[in-house]
Amino acid sequence: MAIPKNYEHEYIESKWLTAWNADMYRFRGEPRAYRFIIDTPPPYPTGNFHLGNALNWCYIDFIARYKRMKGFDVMFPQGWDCHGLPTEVKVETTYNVTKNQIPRHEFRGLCESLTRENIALMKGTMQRLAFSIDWSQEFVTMDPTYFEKTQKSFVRMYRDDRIYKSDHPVNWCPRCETAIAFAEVNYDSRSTVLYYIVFKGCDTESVQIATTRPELLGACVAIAVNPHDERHERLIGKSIRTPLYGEEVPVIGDEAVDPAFGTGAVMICTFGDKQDVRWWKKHNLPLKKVIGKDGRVTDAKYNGASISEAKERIIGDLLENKLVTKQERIEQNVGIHDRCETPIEILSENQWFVKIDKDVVLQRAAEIQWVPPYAFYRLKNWTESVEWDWCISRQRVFATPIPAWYCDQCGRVLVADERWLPLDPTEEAPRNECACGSSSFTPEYDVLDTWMDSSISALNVAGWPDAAYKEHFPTQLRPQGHDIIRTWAFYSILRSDALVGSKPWECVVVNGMVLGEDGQKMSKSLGNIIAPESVIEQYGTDAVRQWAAIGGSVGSDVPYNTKDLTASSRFLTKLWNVFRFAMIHLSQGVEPVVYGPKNSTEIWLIYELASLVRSVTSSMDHFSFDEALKDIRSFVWNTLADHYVEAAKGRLYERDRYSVAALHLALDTIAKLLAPFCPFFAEELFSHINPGEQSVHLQAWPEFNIKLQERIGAEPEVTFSGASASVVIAASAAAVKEARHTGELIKEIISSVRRWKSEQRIALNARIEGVYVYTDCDITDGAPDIDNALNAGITYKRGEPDIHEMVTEIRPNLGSLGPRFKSEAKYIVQLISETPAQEIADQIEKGSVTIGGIQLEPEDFVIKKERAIEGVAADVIELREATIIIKHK
RNA sequence: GGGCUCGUGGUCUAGCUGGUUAUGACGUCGCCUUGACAUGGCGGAGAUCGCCGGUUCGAAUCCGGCCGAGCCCA
Repeated sequence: MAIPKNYEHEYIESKWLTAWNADMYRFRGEPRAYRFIIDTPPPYPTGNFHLGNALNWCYIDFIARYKRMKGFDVMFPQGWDCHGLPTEVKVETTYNVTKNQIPRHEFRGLCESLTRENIALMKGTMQRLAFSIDWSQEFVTMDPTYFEKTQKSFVRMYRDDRIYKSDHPVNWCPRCETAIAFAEVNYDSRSTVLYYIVFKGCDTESVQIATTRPELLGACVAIAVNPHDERHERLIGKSIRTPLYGEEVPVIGDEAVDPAFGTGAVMICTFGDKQDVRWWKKHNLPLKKVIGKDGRVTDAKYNGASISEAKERIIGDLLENKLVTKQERIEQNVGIHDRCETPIEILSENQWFVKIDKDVVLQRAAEIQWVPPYAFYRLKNWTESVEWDWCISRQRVFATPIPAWYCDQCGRVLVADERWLPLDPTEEAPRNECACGSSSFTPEYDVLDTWMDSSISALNVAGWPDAAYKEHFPTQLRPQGHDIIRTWAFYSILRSDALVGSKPWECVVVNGMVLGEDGQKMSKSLGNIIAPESVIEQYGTDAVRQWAAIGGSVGSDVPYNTKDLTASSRFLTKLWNVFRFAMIHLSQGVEPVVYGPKNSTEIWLIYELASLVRSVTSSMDHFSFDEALKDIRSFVWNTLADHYVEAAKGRLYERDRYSVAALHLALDTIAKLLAPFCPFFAEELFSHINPGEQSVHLQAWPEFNIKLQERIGAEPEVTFSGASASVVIAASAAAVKEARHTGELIKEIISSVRRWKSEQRIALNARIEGVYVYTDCDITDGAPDIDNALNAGITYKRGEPDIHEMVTEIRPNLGSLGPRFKSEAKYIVQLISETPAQEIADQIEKGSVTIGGIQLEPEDFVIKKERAIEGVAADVIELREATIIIKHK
């Protein structure tokens, strides 16, 4: 078979995409198999599977493919977290309607079809990236089969008193006109004006307060000052009249007031910020609403004005009355809605809440292995800062309906029976009548927070609520980004505990973010977004996947960079060439062999290979994909290509079956180790070297069983026919040790003389004569390899060459002196430096050294010698166990 | 203000259970077509390991402080 000269990623990748069978990745659900279930993130179907997603999914796929090869029954499902505002907005702009202008189910239908289109787009990219997803396990949260589970979880948690409905301050987005949870609030530093306003006292003098939100004047319910603030302490307990409104409010003392900010006196409004809520609760203050759900003012004075209009008008009125004494521009962090960036308001509304028990969440979180560990601290930090329960009701349409109604007669809430689900209360009436006997109901129009859907993904993939889920729960792995620790991870742990009393996963692997080539966060506004498709087109999927693996340790941010992609495709080119070279020899057949003590070069290679397998396996077990891939690359490039192939080339051309088998074993192992990272290349390589075998992705992960047999000529127990990973060496352990040693020496001799040739500007294939190798190791078996690789006439000799030896330098060995002499080591080092090197060398020769009356051992010194040749001019290359002399012509 | 990362040649990075000359890659400079590979081979230059202090015979590594960058949260 003719193998193309260049590796054409486009051709090879598309070839295998068509050839592969989706069943390869099917979760078998075999009862006794070792299961490995992945709670894959269900992404939001934006229609664009970006590079950040790609990084996360590459990690998942490395793990999934590795675990499968290790013999696990892997479930790699894929879901889609459909519900949410961006789709609603997209539909509204596309069809030029608002969600309230058309019937709910019709609006929902438009959202659903847009979502399906987007899913198809993203799925295409994911398939092109060769993720070994089991698509038979796909789930779509907007489908009734899924949201039935969401509703069931709601009903059960309501029944267990973990969900309640009540009036409580909530974060409110006036643009989206919906409540949101704290997890959806971001903070942004914005420039604003701090106004100093005079409040007249009722029964005392006036006071100036400082506020950035004069529009909330009508909601002012108290003035707070720090009790230790001498300027204001006498006001505590007195009453103050609010300007313009003329309401009488008390002055209270509270430690939380910062005397250094503004005037040291603040107005407490219902509600300007989270701190107002704390004070409102602590001091039992009344509630005054001035902001409506649409973000417009509701009080009599400025009714209907937007917040900014109201602010302007109030300041105007205050200025007219000369009640504003100072205006100061300041930077302030304001809470904004993470989806639309509109500043949020805190309104008191009747909403549904999930109770948060911080201790339970933390306890469950501590049972989970977090990779890297910092992810746990982030969750802990977030959990400890939680102050309110989780608001789960949203005033939207495209979301899971809350299965509840309100009795028109008595006002009771009727939550659906589990058996009625799935349902939409706006379209269906309850099947029971109310406890009061009435059967006239008003449906709940509110819907659930989308995190209510996705926070049961682990339960869903395990099969919940069918009792069989227990077989699969907790799942083994949650892979996710660090940006959603406070949401997805937090909510999932909370819900899993509430619903089934268990942690959702054994291990969480957190990925970092993908940065642009400039090191900045990848974002549309910075214009540094890279589409995965364009990278795939240029470099191929296998290169993109290598970039993901090698870009950094799991959890650290990975910048997109062309350098890594170039290096990745270069590596594939190099391996392609090694493979092409190998096929010249392998295509003529690989015979099973039993190695004997004389196959030193092969034995050396086999042990190098075994050590590679060991380190790659350990790296994979620790999710150190960068380490694993680096080790594979360096083995291919250095050990295999530069050292082994160069040494064995001559024998390969002579069809030496030992070297052919070793080369085959090496490539077979490389194909398998590389399979999780470069599924296409590995498959192509594997298919050529093991014709007729099934896919590399169905092979067992290499495991080296090197069997030593004393009896020479014994038949190999297993051959190198692809599926096997056992190597038989007919030699004693001592002989094998000796052979490895010799193999290492052969490698060193070849590379050092090649280097010498290069330095002497002698063509590498030019014949050289007059090379003498002095060594006490028996390398006669390797001699032909060396002669051939170097094209040299070499004379091998035992013992030391007859040349003059001179000690040029003796240095103290601190590694040995330090522990023994502690603080005196310095003094001894001084002594050694003052003693002539030759004098110490002579003493070392005799076995013991005494300097300044102190007894030292030979190992206390590091000796550097140089050899000068008398008579014949020659170059000397010193190796650890050999000396090479090359006579000048 | 709190939490978490991280500061190592021009750039990115390994080492960080303390041991003399600090790893590799990219870039750069020089030399070389060798029966798979010039997307290759060989070599050179380039780092006071952010700063200060402490522990120690010895610190890139351990401890404290400072400075700087990033992320998360208030």
